[in-house]
Amino acid sequence: MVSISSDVIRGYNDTMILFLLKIAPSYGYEISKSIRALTNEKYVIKETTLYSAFTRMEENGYVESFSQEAENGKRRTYYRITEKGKMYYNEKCEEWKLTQEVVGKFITEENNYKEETTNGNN
Amino acid sequence: MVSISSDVIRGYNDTMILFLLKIAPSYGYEISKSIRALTNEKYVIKETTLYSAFTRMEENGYVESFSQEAENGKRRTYYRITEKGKMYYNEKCEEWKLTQEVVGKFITEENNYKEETTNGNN
DNA sequence: TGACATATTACGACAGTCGTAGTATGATAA
DNA sequence: TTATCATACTACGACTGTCGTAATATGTCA
Repeated sequence: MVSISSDVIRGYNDTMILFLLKIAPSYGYEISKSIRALTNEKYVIKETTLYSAFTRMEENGYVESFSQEAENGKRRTYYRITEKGKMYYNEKCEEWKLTQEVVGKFITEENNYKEETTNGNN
Repeated sequence: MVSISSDVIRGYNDTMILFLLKIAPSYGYEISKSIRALTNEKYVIKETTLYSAFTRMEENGYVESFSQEAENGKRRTYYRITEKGKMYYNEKCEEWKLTQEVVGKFITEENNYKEETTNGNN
């Protein structure tokens, strides 16, 4: 069973979180569940990774936190995306396209086994 | 200008190197140039990253090194991919597909927000 | 009473990348 | 001659995002 290594995803956890915060402000536990749901359990973010991402992104000005009481009386720390965060998110989307292009050149497709024959030129 | 951050590529440097070693045994400097060329300078691997990847992959049994003299009399350390390395490479290709699928769910496509000079300057 | 989901924080280990620097050879240019 | 560049590689330590482990606390359901 193939699973996503943390090395691969490193640097894109922020992007995933920001994508969800663009829809609406949210908090740790909910973000975690949203990622699980959206990826059909294919990716489950670790709690510590998630909360340290919040801290880092707040320090960088990508998100802002605010405390709010839930119906059950529990206090939660919500996060909302900032303008800077939106810009950062857009940059990561661009970067992702480039990454796909670059890494794609080194990936072999099992099915359509495409062998580019180089006839000495190039 | 968008460029690929090291966090993104982390974990795929090995895959790129193995892809090239699958074609033919090679050595550091040549691999470096091949990556540059294949990506049209969009990705340039750092020397230290490259050589530490060789060391790590040899320890993991993904590559084997051998010393060989070049035409100019200089001695080079060549690396060739092992069977284990080939298997690892195939796994990474599978993983890459899954990663694209997962990360893709969090990426927003900007409509023709592409800024490209078509005037051939540059 | 206990298990479980919710909600968050603390702390240190790990590992891949990278900055910096150094070594050494051969070729080309001033 | 001297300098510079391309080639070819190694050493070492800093950085940073991820993760394992653990602790804390509340509400709900059985």
